[in-house]
Amino acid sequence: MPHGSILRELRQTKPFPSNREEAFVGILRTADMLRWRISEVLEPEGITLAQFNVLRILRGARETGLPTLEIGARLVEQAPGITRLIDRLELAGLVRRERPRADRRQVLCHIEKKGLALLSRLDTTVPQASEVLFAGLASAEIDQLITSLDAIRSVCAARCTSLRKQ
Amino acid sequence: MPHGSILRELRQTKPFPSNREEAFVGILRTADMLRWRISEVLEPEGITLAQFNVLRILRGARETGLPTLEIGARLVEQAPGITRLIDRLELAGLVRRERPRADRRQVLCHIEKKGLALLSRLDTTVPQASEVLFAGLASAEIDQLITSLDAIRSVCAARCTSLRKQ
DNA sequence: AGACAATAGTTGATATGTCAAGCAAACTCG
DNA sequence: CGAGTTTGCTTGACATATCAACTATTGTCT
Repeated sequence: MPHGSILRELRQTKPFPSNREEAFVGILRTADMLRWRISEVLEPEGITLAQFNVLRILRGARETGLPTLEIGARLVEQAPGITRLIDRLELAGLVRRERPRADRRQVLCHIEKKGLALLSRLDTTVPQASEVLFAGLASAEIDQLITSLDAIRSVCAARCTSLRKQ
Repeated sequence: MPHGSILRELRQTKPFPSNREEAFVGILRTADMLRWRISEVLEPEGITLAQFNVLRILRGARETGLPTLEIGARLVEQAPGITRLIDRLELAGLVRRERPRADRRQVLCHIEKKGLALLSRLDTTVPQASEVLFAGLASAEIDQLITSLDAIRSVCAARCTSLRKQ
């Protein structure tokens, strides 16, 4: 069966002018669905995907903590509104902020016990969800997928970096 | 070279627990970059990616026009705020709305000459951009990518449809 | 030391997305 | 026919994203 399921999904009849464009749309559409599915899992805990990612990043730096903008740089998806995102996490008691003496410009963020507890509740359900979603693909196929996406991002990054940092 | 570029990009050290999770993150991250790159191309025309997609959908139905919610259903990414999105397009003179006599509940949307002109200005630059971004991949690799993404979405859709329509 | 720039983050204005409730036209069925 | 339901869309309230200024601290250069 040739691919073409996107055409059906979008109820279009014209074929894509090139497979690059089809892949382009396919990536956006798949990401949207994945984001949607994972949000379903996160909803009971009352956090968004971006907040979840921030918490996981902070868990990875539990002892030292991380400055605000460093968190932003590590986020999967860009988040210029990182300050206010962390405002909400702090308000919810999941995160703590502190201004270190060494460099008083920066603000170190630490995950709180409450945040760790929340993450540990998700540690089984989130991987479970991605297991299910990728069930239709063989392991080698997933590896190939990862490699292809990496290649796209490396081209993209080469043309982006100069602009991203201004 | 084994994949692992995401780890570098996110400045993480721990490997992903499974390649499914790595693929998951890879898709979200790649989609974010693509969205960012394409927005750059659209910016000079003053429209967003969602608005661009709506215009293209309406161009595909030039003669008949389309009811508002039908446009929403065809969008690449979900857009519940379709009404206000079209409000802005109408305000910009790119789209026209009309309430047909046959079924006066629905609102038919048509693309205006100004909208068609805008799209035609993008008809070369947008495909060019995706050409560049996928330059690192062989055509067969792109086909494989499309197939894999289709497979993910088909699993996802099977579990989503029931919820999407409530 | 003092001027200037760079860094780290915050804030405000504005745009956009999201959710639930609401309204009116059309359908359904006793 | 007419009460109740469904469909198609809009609206309001609120959350979040985006962009451009702005503050405070530190680093750099003469």
